[in-house]
Amino acid sequence: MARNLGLDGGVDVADRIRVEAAQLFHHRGYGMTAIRDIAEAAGISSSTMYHHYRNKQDVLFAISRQFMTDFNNALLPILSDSTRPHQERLDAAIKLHLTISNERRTELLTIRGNRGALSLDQLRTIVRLQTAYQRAVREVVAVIQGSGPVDAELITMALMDLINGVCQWFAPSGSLTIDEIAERYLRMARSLVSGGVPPRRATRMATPG
Amino acid sequence: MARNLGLDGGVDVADRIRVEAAQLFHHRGYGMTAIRDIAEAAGISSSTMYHHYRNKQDVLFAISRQFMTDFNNALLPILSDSTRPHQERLDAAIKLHLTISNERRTELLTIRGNRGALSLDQLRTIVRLQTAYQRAVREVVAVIQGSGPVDAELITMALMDLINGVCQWFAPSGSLTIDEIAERYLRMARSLVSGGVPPRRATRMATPG
DNA sequence: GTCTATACGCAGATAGAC
DNA sequence: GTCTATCTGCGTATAGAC
Repeated sequence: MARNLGLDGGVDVADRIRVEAAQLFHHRGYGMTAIRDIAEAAGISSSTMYHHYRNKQDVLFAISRQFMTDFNNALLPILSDSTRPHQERLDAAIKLHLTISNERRTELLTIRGNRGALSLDQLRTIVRLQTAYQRAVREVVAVIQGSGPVDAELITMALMDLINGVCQWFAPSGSLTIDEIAERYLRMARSLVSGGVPPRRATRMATPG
Repeated sequence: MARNLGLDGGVDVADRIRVEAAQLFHHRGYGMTAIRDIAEAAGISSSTMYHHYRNKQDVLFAISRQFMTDFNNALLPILSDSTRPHQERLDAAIKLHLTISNERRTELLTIRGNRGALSLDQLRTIVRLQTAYQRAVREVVAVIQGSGPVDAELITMALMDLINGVCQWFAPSGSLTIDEIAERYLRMARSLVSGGVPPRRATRMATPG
């Protein structure tokens, strides 16, 4: 209840530090961002930062864990929702994955670009979260195209790369909105999943009609 | 002829600096790599570095430009080789793209991860080189699936993301070699290109037989 | 919880001998 | 072209008042 819900966006100091740090880490890189820069951007003195985070590395870790946790909380339920067919789950996941990546682009790119600045322990935590998501995707992919584990793994990686790529080049000023891109990517993802499996037999025979 | 072609790998000092710097930039990030670290890794004193490069940023730029130039020199001729059908050109380009990305993984990841540390002028140069490649790919893609420029653009971006993703997770110790992965990725790339175009009409009718 | 002041090392970069 | 020595500022982090 001590949260400031005023014009600054309704965030407390620790939140504001994370938001500003993510911006700076993303644009300048972790190593080229000084704690003083973060403090200034957050409107506090540099020493105040140390009352909210142990050090600069801890800020990066907080940004990373926060995003990954939010992401998994949103996506894992969709992928394991046994009331829906698998293709529908995957479609919904891809759509939401693209949406979140776009909405929280700065955080995501910060994490991706500055992984190497985390301690091994911190990195393990982040990787664990990411692995949980990829495993969930892989299970759905495996059911959809019914291939062996190696192919499902490879196709999942390909799918992740495809989807994760978008937020690296997407510009709202471009000729397509994020929703239009999502629509086309859903189609590409489907053909990628069906095209990734070795042609033992014609796959399209599986759904007659 | 002043080049040392001995056991150190046949490289002169400037080359060695680039190689070692790429390693360090990749693993620690540009901002967290000290010039003294690079010098030590290259077996020289830190001040000697300044006789070969203007400053740290210049080293990063040299790494980036060298790679991009080599890459384009290898790939542009393939994509514009009018003696071969377009699908064959694209297949060959994808294959070589994957091979080079694997062979020169460190440099590539260094460039990708530390773009933000370049000056605007330097960045422009690198982006120009990258754009030249993407334009060449897009032209081939456009011919193959005969769609409008917007779709060709989007499919090209998807294709780039797909292929570029591999070197981020590929580990030689994994269950597939880079060639086995390339084989499967060629197949995925083909279905991605054909699946990316909106279903105005059945695309497969274009090549009867 | 926030500030001012400050410790202290390490960074990039240069001077000048050989 | 390479070195040793050095300058100077900026980096992280802490002390201690309010």
